[in-house]
Amino acid sequence: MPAVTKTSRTSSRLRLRRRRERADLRRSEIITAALTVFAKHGFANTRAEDVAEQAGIAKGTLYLYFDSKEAIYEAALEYAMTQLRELVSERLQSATTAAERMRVFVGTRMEFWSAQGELYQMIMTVGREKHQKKRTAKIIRESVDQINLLLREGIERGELRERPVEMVGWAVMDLIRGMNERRVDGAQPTTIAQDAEFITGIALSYFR
Amino acid sequence: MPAVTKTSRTSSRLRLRRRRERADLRRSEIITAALTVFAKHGFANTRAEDVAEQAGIAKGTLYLYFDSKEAIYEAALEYAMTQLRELVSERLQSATTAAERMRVFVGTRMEFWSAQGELYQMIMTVGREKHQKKRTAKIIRESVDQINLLLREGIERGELRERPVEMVGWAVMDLIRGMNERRVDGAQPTTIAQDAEFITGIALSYFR
Amino acid sequence: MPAVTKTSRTSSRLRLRRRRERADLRRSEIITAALTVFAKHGFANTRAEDVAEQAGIAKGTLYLYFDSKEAIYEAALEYAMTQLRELVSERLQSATTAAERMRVFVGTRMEFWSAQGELYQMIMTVGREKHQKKRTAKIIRESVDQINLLLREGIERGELRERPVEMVGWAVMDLIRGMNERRVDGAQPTTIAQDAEFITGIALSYFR
Amino acid sequence: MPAVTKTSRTSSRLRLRRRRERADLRRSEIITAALTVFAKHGFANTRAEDVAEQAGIAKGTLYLYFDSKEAIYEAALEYAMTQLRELVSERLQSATTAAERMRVFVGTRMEFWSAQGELYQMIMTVGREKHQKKRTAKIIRESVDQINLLLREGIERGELRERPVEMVGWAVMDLIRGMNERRVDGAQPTTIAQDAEFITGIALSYFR
DNA sequence: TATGAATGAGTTTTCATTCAT
DNA sequence: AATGAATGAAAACTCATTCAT
Repeated sequence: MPAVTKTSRTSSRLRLRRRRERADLRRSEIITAALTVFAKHGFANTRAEDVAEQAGIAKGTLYLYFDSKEAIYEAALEYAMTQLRELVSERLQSATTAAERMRVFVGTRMEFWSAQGELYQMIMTVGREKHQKKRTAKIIRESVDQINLLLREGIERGELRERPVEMVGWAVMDLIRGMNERRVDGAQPTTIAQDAEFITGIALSYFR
Repeated sequence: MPAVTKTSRTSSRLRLRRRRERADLRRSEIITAALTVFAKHGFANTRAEDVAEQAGIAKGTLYLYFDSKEAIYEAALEYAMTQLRELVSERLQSATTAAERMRVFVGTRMEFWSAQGELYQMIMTVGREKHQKKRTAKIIRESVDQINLLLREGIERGELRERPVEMVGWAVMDLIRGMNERRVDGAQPTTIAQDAEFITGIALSYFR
Repeated sequence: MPAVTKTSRTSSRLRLRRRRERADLRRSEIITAALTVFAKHGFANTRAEDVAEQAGIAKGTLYLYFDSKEAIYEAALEYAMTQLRELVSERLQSATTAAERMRVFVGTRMEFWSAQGELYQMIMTVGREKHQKKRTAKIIRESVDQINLLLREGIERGELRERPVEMVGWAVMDLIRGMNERRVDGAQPTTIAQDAEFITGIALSYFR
Repeated sequence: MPAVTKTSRTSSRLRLRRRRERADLRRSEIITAALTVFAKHGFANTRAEDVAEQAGIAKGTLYLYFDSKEAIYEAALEYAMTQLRELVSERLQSATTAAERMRVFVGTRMEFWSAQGELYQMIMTVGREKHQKKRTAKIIRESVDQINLLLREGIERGELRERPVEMVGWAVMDLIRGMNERRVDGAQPTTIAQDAEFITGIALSYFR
């Protein structure tokens, strides 16, 4: 019965794919929910059940998709960072001068976090807890390196004066973080473009 | 029996005062202990018993001096901030120009937190939790105002060019925070003086 | 439409019978699987899903054939005991003297459990839990009665001396159990035949 | 103030001792309670809270005295086995011939378990669970060795005929276990003395 | 009929807080 | 005032059972 067999095979494959898609959907629903509630109350003050409630599912269902509360956090982080990386590298393609590139880099990050403000808060609280510190540090380090690279390219191209780059990289990240936080709290009255301009100005003034 | 009455009154007042002094002593011992252990493991991961142990007293004794674990945190924060305020205002008295004053302001804060690094960590983690956010925000706001005042005085005295001051205040606080964190983590290779110079330079370059 | 009716009746009966056969098959597949996994990890430490997996079906399917995990256990027990009963009575037919019959009885039981070692373990753990105790006790009681009967026949036939029989019946069961357990654990260095001989010898020595 | 110091030291020592005594008392209360309820429903089917309830304390209090539910079980086992060992070795001192010694050994064990029937049940259920098997096996092995020693001494003294001893040791333990179980269940109509006599008779008949 | 995703009651353990001593 | 034993609410996680597909 080759025909029958083939049909059944095909349909079982189809079912499998659909199942996987559903599972992926659920996972991302849970991640989204987690971002919301972790951010609202912090990681430690959020019960696994709160995440489930926010996702509109039962407590137990969480554990069908993740091994632990911690694993949910990690997945959420991973998810957001991948998105951010992609967004930044995409936007940077259309920028050439160091100043432009810096503006794009800073502005994109601010937009992203502004849209995902809660996630940002979550990283800022959870990421400071002992067992997550390394992971968070690595993520930030990566961004600093990107800024430094951007500056060094500017120096090589003669756009910027020869000066040590390292501290400026960190400073830019510090400023982005602060502004993000205030924006999330509704305490930043300026626009993202203004902030990006401000930070870029400050950073590049160092190289004049 | 007036004589007796008087004597007894006096001695009872004396006893009362001594009692209060003893109580204040105990309170500050607990606060010191709390700063140490909260900072080492964060607020949520520290048990009330850990605080008691560090203070060399029994668990139950904590509750004779504070209403709750939370109250201990608040007292610790209050205490540290008062100390910082006093230190900064004392040091500022010997500084006159805006640049000097900024250097002193930044440097003093960095020294203070560097000596109390753990406390700083604590504020950074606990302070971001919802129910503490307002309190933390107020504390930071206060510092920003101080920087802004300092800058405006510089403008009035003609040392700095007329420019909006607000964003720079926040920026300075953001930079101080970042450097503090990295220093606590052992990730800041520069000296406090260098950092203070760097921040001051960046901030004042905005007014040239 | 009698013809049609008849045809349809017949075919529906046929279908019904086939359905029942299929259901019985499934039930016994599940039982077999249950014996394997319950025995390997005990009743409490085995999840319904483990049984399903072993049976190569889905979790939910279990509940089409059994009301509960407990019901599966009971069915498995019933099944095994029926098998054992049949095996023993078959083998006993070729044995005549009390000694022979005892040897066969003991030996057959040991062989059976040895082949189904895991099941034996399961009964020994699960069967001791309160709600299963009565059932297990009844099963053992049945065996004891069989031994006692066997002994009384020996007495009647003059092969054995007149002595009370009851305690020996229990003793034989106790000894079988112990040796079974040790064999399952790999701690019994002797053969089944030797064990059967040992137990028979001890039991019958009581009647000399 | 040596006198004062001394007094205070003494009283603090006293307090310490009393505290330890109280703690020991609590521990044994918990152990007793655990024996009761574990035995009644088995280890897996008993919630930690049931133990606490039986002991007349709160759930959390358990964990002041034991690290885990499992630790309670182990302590209970340890406790009982120590008691049994002591009791048996004490009673054996007054017995000389192999027959007497066997009777004492068997009888003492039966008395002990009969008084602590629930504990016995517990060991029989919990002890068969995978992760406890080794511990239980070791305990039984110890007893078998004792019986074997007892028999070998009898052989050496010429009271018993030279025969292999090992299987009899196990058999005696099997018989004791069975009778114990039935007595706990109220299904053993004979007295302990009668049972001990029966087992001794059977065991020694092997050496005639 | 068969599936397996979803459920939520139930389990162990922790720890802030109380209170008898 | 000081203690620390006791409490019980709360949290993470498991799994027998149900039910939409």
